[in-house]
Amino acid sequence: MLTSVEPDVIRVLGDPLRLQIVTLLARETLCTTHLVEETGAKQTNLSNHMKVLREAGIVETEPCGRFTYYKLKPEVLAGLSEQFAALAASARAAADNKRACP
Amino acid sequence: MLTSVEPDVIRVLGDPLRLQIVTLLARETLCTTHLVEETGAKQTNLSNHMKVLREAGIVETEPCGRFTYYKLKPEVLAGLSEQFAALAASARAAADNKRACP
DNA sequence: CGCTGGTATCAGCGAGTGATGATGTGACAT
DNA sequence: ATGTCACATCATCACTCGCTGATACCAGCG
Repeated sequence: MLTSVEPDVIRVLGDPLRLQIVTLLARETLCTTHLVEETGAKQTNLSNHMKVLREAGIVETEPCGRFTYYKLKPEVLAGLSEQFAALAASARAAADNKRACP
Repeated sequence: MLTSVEPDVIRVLGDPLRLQIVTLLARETLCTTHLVEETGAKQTNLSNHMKVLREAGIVETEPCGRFTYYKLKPEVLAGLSEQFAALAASARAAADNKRACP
C-alpha cells in the first residue's frame, strides 16, 4: 500500500486556530501567554487546543518557571510533506491510468 | 509572510474516508462505482464526499457516458507538500528562537 | 417512448467537537 | 503565609459534520 497518510495529524491540523498556532510556532517558540496575545483566543480555549496538538505529537512542551513553552516537532511536518509529495508523484504517474467502466 | 497554509484543503483531507479516496485516486482514475466497491461506503455517502473534494479543488470530474470519473489534481497535493516542507524548515531554523517571558 | 442503471441532491438524525465559564494546581513575590 | 499569575482540567452548551434513506436527474438501451 502506497503512502498511508495518517488522518490523525491532518485532522488535528484541519482546525484554523490550530493551524494558526502551528504557523506561529514555526517562527518562534512561544508560551501560552504569547499565543493568547497573537491569536486573540481565550486562554482556556488555547490550552485545550495545545493539549490536542501535544497528544497528536505535533508540539513539545518545555516548562520554564511558571511558563510553558511550546515548540514544534519539525519531523512531523517534514513527514507530512513527504507523504503529500509521494501522493502527488503517484497521482502524476497515474494520471491516465483509468480503470475500465464496469 | 510565511506559508499560510489554507485550512480548507487540510480540513477536507482530515476525514479518513476522504483521505482513503484520495489515496485510491492517487493510484488510478476511478468512477463512483469503483470507489463504492473499494471503500464499502454507500453511494450517496461517496457522492457527498466527492462533492466536498470537488469544491475544495482537490479532484476533477470527467464524465464518460453515464459514468463519472474522478482524478486527482496533483498540483494541490504538491502545493501542500511544499507548504509543509516550508513550515518544517522554518520550525527547524527557529528551534531556539524563544521569545522572552513577559 | 419507457425502462434500467449510474450519479447527484435533499432532508433529517446523531455523534463528535470547538468555545466558554468555573475551578484547581503549582510557582514566584512580597 | 498569602496573594498573584500562568496554566491545566472539567462540565456544559451549541453547532458542525458525516452518515443514511428517499428522491430526482441523466444517459444509454430495448
